[in-house]
Amino acid sequence: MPELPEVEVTKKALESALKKTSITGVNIRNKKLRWPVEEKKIRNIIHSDIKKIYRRGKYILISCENGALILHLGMSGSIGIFDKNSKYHKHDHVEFILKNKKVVRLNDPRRFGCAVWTNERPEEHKLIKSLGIEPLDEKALGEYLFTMSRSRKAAVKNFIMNSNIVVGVGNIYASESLFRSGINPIRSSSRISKQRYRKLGEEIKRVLSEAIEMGGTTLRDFTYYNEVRQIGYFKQKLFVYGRSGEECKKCSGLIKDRIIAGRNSFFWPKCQT
DNA sequence: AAACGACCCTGAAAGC
DNA sequence: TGCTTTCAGGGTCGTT
Repeated sequence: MPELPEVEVTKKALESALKKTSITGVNIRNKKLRWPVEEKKIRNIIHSDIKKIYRRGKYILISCENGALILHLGMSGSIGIFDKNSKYHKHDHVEFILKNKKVVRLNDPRRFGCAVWTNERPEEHKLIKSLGIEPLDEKALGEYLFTMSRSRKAAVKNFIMNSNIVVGVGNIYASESLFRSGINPIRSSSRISKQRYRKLGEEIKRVLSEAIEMGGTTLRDFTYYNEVRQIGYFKQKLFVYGRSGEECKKCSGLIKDRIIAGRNSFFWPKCQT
């Protein structure tokens, strides 16, 4: 569920929750996530000075004086902030107890997410170090994509979803940005002009920024903040994702879907060549 | 080096 | 209604 915008929104919530307070306890209720949650290591965060909370790709990094916590929401993860005594939800696996009597809970039904402690600089950690560029920080995203794509013949949709190339573009925003730039998702990434990549780069940035503004897309997932269910509204802005059989918003043709490299993909060939 | 499929897991939705 | 099947927003790993 969570792609870059959803993770960014989550990161901001976490940042405000941890501001002017500190973590006084850690509670691992289920350590079976993507990698075993190592409680002993994670307890390093207790009473530690939190220097910075930031996002790298779809990872949330909480960097402390003595190391860093690396969080990922996988396909179904969310983070909620609650009062200390509030009831657990099913699948609340990792809990941080705050000095201000609040708690931060990582909930993840499918358990594809992770909570990993590292003593290294987080940028050096193996989950982080080979990640590609941040699309929103890159001025010349299109030029970069063009250069990186020359030797690759996989479908352009897979190419932009490759987190070693560019981070944060998941299945929804890949389909959306390709529609917006008029590029057929099946087209080989090495056979697209620089000019078209410039357009694609701009549309990737635009769609991600707009989604962040609107609080993310949210299909089935949701997150909680102070007991209030937070929903993103970007779904209303989707041109193609999840709309197969419905009308194209540009030309009134019917949106198609097709599996590309194992992932469902949505597009309308007449508007995407 | 790059591309592909299998796999990790639960639950919502669709199918019967 | 209720049981079964299919599918889901991600990423890693092993194999071609």
